[in-house]
Amino acid sequence: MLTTMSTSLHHRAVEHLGARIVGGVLPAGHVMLAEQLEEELKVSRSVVREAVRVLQSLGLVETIKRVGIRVLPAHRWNPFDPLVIRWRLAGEGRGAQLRSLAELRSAVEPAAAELAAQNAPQKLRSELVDISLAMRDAGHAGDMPTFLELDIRFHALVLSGSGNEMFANLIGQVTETLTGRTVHGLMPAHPEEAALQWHMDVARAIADGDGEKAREAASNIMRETIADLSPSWEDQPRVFVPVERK
Amino acid sequence: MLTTMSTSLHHRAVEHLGARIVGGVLPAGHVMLAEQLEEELKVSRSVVREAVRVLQSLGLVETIKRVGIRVLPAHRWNPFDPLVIRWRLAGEGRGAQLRSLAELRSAVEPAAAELAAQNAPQKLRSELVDISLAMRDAGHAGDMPTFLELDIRFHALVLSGSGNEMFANLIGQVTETLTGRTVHGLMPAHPEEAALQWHMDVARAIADGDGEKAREAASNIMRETIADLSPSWEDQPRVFVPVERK
DNA sequence: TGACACCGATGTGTGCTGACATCAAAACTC
DNA sequence: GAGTTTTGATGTCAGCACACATCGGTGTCA
Repeated sequence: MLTTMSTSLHHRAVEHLGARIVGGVLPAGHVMLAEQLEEELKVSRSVVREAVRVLQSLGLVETIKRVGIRVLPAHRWNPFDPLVIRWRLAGEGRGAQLRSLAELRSAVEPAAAELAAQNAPQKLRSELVDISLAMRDAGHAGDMPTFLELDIRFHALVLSGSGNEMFANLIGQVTETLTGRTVHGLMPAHPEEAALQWHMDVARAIADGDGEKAREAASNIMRETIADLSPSWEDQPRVFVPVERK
Repeated sequence: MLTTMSTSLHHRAVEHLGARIVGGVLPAGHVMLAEQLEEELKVSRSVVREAVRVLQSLGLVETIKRVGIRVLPAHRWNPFDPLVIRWRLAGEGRGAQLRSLAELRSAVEPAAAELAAQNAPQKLRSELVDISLAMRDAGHAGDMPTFLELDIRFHALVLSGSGNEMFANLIGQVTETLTGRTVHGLMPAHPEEAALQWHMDVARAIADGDGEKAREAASNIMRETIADLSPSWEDQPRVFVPVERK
């Protein structure tokens, strides 16, 4: 009936609903009917049902017989799912999401650096040293695009080198944070000299297998990162997830 | 046509396929056809398609026109999804999964304790102190079931009290780790006196708003936990996720 | 007369099916 | 070998039957 389109109907439906739920347009408790969604999205039941099933697996909605499709409260969402994170970053939850990610990075990256010093393959260690030196040069030259690119790869290598697949999976989120910092002008024109040194320290320590030192240097980087980013989530209220008693 | 059943067909299909993929029965690159899955699971196209869509959102499979449904390599799976974690814990990836979770906990819990000391609501702080005392009593009495229950609630409260929803979301995984430790006999008959003291230290420090001290004490707990659990993942090879160049 | 239990109507999610559209791999033609 | 056609898989649609939670009416008993 319709002509060709770039993204599939399924993808569009998931995107449409997910963004509106996470974005706060559809509040928790809001009930939708499958039939109503068909009309709204101009798609058939299969598409709606498959999309709802995906959103259900993300914890965004639940389906109840005789009631409909109900939007779940935010604390039921899977905060580690890339889709949920993307929707939150695009909507009003942006500040809180950035803070969560920054705090997670602060916890994980030092641990990852320590593990990388113990476990990373040799090739990765030497590349890390090279990149830290290139970051210093790009930083001194004020070449921020190159610096950003190197920075992203640096942190990705540390996470990957930990040999922990959960840490490695955070690469995407870290990339988001790093690009966001530059895009939103929370980055100084020239990187701090200390930050450049800390990156070199991390690389050196990992190359030398000195886990303790790698963790320390990574902690320094994260402290500085938090300091740079914190203005973007000022006054964001914290949410305390209830602990359900069993 | 069919009679009633306890779990939905959709749920069964997701479970069946997910467990077999994560469990390694269906290796990466293996291609299935939707029609073939209908026969295998004795369900209709709708059920198969909705299940495949969910698995797709977990990164377990991809669908390619003219080819079929292809199993993706493990590094594409979402390692934070509760379903994936459960399947890994049930299958041959159990050791590696436990190590990943333990390392993640080691990184996150000290950070969560520090944040809780800064942000947690008063009520949560005092409950934490109460629980740490009850843990000491149960520990001295050798009442391990009660101790486990209190231990779980203790760590859940710390994660929740951090006010970081990503940390709070790890409650389920931590619970899994704690119960696993007792069930698999990796727990001493009486908890170590030092461990009991550390739990009280964490609670006290959070109650006093001393983030530094809370982090330190939580680190001690995690060091001990790792020492207790590490036998269960000895000789598990580490996997280094490739960092794709953009 | 009023309170309560029962029970059937109703509507909505669940599941099944046949048909057609779409698109990319593979086979074919020149 | 390049371009075209065929083919076979997923994508999408629409209609139907069924299970079942909810609601409201009806009957019974106090």
